[in-house]
Amino acid sequence: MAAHSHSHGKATEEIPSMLREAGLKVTKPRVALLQIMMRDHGPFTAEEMHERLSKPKNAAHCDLVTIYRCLSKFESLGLVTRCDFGDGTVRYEILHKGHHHHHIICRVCKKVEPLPECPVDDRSFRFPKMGYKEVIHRLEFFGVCPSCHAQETSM
Amino acid sequence: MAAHSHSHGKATEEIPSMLREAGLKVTKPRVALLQIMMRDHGPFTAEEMHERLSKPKNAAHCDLVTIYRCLSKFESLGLVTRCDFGDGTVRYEILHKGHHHHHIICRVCKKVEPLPECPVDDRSFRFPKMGYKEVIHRLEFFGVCPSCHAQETSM
DNA sequence: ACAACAAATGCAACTGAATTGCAATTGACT
DNA sequence: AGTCAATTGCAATTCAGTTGCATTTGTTGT
Repeated sequence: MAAHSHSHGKATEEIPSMLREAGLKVTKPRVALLQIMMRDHGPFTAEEMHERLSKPKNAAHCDLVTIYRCLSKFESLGLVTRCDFGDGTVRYEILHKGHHHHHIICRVCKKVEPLPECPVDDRSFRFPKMGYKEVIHRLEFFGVCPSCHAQETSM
Repeated sequence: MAAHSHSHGKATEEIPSMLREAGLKVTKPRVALLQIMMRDHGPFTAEEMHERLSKPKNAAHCDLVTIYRCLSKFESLGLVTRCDFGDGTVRYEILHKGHHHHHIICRVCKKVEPLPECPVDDRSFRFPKMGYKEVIHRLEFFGVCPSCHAQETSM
């Protein structure tokens, strides 16, 4: 019991204070959403998180609308980041400050993996010359992951 | 008249043969769509192209559904490429074979400019190590363009 | 602990881009 | 010209996401 409450102890303190620092009320849905994203990485769609919170036992169940509203608030406050893989639905991921990264998505099984480094430098790449300011970028890779590739060639 | 028909001569031959080579019937909407994208670059949304084709004089007016269908067919045949800037609507652009490029979008006025070079190499960037095959990428930049930036600072 | 008030939530209705079913039309071959 | 598959138009539908509004809940001051 002590070990169990300890393993959650950090999280149960960390998430509420994250919310308070951001100037948000500490509510069950918000804590639950941040917990999902912090524990299981993601990125996740609003639907996916809603499904998780709708599983039988889950006391943090809430309306899908609430999830949309929480996530867009989180995003505007810099707690999470929006990932758009061009499949018609947006995903969200915890934003660790200063840690900018991209993803590779398997075209076959849709698995998403983070990439350890970013190959693009917003400062140097032509933009001073073109006169653009405050440049950021979005970058995603799409490919066929090792296990899907193995299956394809064996057929 | 000779000069005029010359300036269009190439296009009126080029587009139908493009379609025939792709195995598509040559229809008014298809020719008109390719014409828009070839002449005015874009990228354009289906709505934007529909508006253009709906202007009074235009004989090539067609239903918006037709535009969606044409564009997705064009895309699957490699005639055009889909651009997703994450604003909830997809844009299309003529795909000049082997010419891969990206865009920078002004956050303020939404202007889209092509970038002359691509800073990402799908072959070298980590993927051999990770075991992914057939890797491609999508990359967009967002910033504040020179003229919007000038207006912001003067206020 | 309690009152008060803004913030957050749930539900229902709505929006906007894109898709689908189906009947009518049209382009490409003979 | 005649045939047939491909294409188009129209209406209805889907799906992600948003909005309005009444109700509930968390926080703050007493």
